[in-house]
Amino acid sequence: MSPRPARKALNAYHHGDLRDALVQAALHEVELGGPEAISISALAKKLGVSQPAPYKHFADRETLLTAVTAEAFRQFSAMMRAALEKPSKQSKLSRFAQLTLDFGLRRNGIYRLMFASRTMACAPKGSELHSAAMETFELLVEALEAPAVELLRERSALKIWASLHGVVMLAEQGLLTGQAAHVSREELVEDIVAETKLALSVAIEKAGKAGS
Amino acid sequence: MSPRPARKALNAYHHGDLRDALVQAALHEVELGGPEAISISALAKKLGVSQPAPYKHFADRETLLTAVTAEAFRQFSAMMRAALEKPSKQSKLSRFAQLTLDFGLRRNGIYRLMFASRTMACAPKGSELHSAAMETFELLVEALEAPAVELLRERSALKIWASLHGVVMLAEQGLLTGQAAHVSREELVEDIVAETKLALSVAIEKAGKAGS
DNA sequence: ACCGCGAAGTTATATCATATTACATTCGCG
DNA sequence: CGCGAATGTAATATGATATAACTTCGCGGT
Repeated sequence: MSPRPARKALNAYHHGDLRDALVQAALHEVELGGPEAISISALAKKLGVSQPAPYKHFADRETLLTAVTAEAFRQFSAMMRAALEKPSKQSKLSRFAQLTLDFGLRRNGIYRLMFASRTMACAPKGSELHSAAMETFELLVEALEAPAVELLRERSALKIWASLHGVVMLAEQGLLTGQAAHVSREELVEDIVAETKLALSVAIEKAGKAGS
Repeated sequence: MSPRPARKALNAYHHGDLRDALVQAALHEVELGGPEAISISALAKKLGVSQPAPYKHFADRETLLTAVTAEAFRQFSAMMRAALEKPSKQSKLSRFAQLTLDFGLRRNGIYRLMFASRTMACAPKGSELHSAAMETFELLVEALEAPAVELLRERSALKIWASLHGVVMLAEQGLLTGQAAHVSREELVEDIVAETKLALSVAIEKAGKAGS
């Protein structure tokens, strides 16, 4: 998967690449049980090292969580970038939206770690984590494929970004399967995408008139 | 606040209304530190009872969390209902949106418990929790104040509901304060509201033409 | 009036996770 | 080669969840 710059296992005593192994194993745990499922000691046991070994690489649980979250953003970005590169009949924006929904439901534990945990709320502006998150957002702005002025693009991106998060969260909570179950999730997303595109083009036209 | 059927404190030995006191105290904790801040033993100490006492009322931590979440939904609904009742220059939908944003940011710990925790994801359909959540959603559908057919109203409600969640989450994570800081959160919300109203009226008109 | 059952609390204890301290091993560099 | 830094281990303190066995007290039936 991810190309680890790992020095290989050196011997029985030293693991060789415990830090990265911890992040990957944690990511695997989070996928099923969400952020609260991560246990330092459980990870240590699974990797065959002593319980306090992880503390040589991460000061505490929070620090590990932060690193795992950053890695999750990088994996998400890589997945999305690869998907958007190859040609398709659908628009990039549409694919971005559907893939986000898919990711949010299939790998909901990771999604919650990325977008609904305290970890993110505490990330300082210049941090590795914050940067990774911003880069993901940039992908969306690109996916808009509109020649709009910067502010308009970002505003549109924010709106669709927000809507997608909401749909994922509500779907996960079974609040989308109420009386409105007739509307499939995919349909709802396409609806949002179409509305966004329309609103953006209208805004661009208006801005053009005002400018000329 | 909520009309407790509480028997009053009986004596030094029996607390008298420990169950409700636990929920309220937990709600207070959650407000600051989010769901993970709830500690059974800390609550017990704060309320002056022994550490295992809470287990007489809640089987485990999860069960307590579920009850707290349900109470949070009830309080949210009550607050919103009261706010929507009194007359205002702004539309109900607009007030609903702004109040939701306000609640989501001011009382973010509780908001996360309600909309971004595993607790909700595990709520069975007929449960007290699920019902409380659905009732809140109904408030939004009412706030739309549109004579649309059921399906259209719900679809619009879902979209705005989703958007609001997204804005709250992104704002909390500092992902809204990027380059697009020019756009205030309130402005963004008004934008979403306006777009929703427009889209709904267009859809209604279209449906009307098709129907006649 | 009383008695006994069940609800609600208590103490004691098992288990497990986080985190720290002091010590051991190995890598890698001069 | 040998020493220091990095990395791992063992031992331990702290604190939380949860269970078991016992205690206290309100209350309802006779």
